[in-house]
Amino acid sequence: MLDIKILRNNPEIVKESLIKRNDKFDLDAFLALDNIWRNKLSELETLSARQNILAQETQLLIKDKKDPKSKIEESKQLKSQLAELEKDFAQLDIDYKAKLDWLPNIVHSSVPVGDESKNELVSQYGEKPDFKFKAKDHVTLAEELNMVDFKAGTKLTGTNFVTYTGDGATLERALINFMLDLHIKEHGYREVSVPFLVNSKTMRATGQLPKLKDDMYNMSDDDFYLIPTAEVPVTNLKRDVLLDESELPIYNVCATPCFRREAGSYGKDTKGLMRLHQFDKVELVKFVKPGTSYDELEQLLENACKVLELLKLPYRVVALASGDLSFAAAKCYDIEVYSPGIDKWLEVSSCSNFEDFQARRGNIKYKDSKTGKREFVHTLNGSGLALPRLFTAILENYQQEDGGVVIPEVLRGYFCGHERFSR
RNA sequence: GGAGAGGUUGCCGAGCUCGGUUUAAGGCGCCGGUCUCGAAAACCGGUGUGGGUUUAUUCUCACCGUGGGUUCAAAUCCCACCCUCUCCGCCA
Repeated sequence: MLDIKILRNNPEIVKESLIKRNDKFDLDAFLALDNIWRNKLSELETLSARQNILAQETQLLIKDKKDPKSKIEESKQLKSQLAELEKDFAQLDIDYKAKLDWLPNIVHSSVPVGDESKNELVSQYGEKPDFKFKAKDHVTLAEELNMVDFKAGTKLTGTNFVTYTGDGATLERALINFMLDLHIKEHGYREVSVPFLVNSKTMRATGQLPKLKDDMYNMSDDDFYLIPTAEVPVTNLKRDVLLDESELPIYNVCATPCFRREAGSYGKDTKGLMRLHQFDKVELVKFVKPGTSYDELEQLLENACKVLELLKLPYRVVALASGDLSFAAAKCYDIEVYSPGIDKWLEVSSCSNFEDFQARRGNIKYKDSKTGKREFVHTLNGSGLALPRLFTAILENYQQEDGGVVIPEVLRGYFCGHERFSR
């Protein structure tokens, strides 16, 4: 949610941002609606004020043992008038708020303008492996090493669900623990463990609703949704909370499964582990003071990159162009790990600054000691990292000519010191 | 799932029986002041949130878990729902 005052006073800023995003939100129509909304509101409030006065006057007349009949008559008339007006306004208000819900965040000035093709390479780390043999893809490797049972997932649930088996299951768990430990011990994050089902109010605060409704699994009987990312429950931990300034910044880390319907993406990069309906992810979430959020974003990005550096995997960082930004983000970096078997850069993290967009929706504030006022915090999050593609990159980067896979050094502690996955 | 108790403006907490000087008491916290070398304590004063309006002062509306209802008037009465706690049942 944007500050409505920005829309009213500086609509050109919002318009420019919408153009950058290639978003078709009709701002002029909304501002016209806003005008109507405000007029109706003051009309309603004028009558309410009169009604309040009449009630007071009635009370005084009764107290003085005088006849309040004429006041009561006027009030009764006003009441029916008010009821009608209230009904109209309630409908208008619903439309108004619903429209506002569809307005995306303002693009930060540092974001490259354009569609996906304008994404900018920010940095690159490591070298692509130089194999003296033909590299296999992760599907082949995982099946040969009995680390993933692709068919079992399909049998149990449906397409694009997988089952990790043996060393595969252990590798998943090892990666989760490795990343959690890193962020907790080295980067100062506090771990939280949250529900995987959340209600619609929670989904709305972080911006998944209304826009991404069709991308989520919904338990219609209970107004519950399966979380598409830990960002949702973790950010909402502070929903409707007035934070103490001394608590900030708050850094949270959380490992959860993520559930995504991926509606409409069938056939697109769906081979193997590339696009699953359920996958695990370690998520970093920050609540910070407004002035610091862009420095915090850079740090968050570094924290996520550290995982790949310790795993000795080649990666690059891309600054997303305005047209590629998600609904709630003002700025976002993607981290892409290189995977030689399929010869692709795989997105394993998106690190975003939402500024006060989510904080407004979720009413997350702190009392600022300088201004003495309640201010919205800024929220940020980034994957640190998503599992399946990381799993993929490990198999494909660490594969050997004999079909085995060397276990990255930093993970060997989770495998009793073993150095390889082999057949 | 059943029974009982409860949800009040940052926090605690009164008010609900009997609807109307409650624009929600009081305390804590916070801000300012007196005192002090400084601080603490004490004392004095101020201090809810959100919306609309206004250059500003102002004025005004809404908010006592949520949504309805009764009434000239609802924190207070009625209905439904949500949540919390205690006990019982069931259960990993």
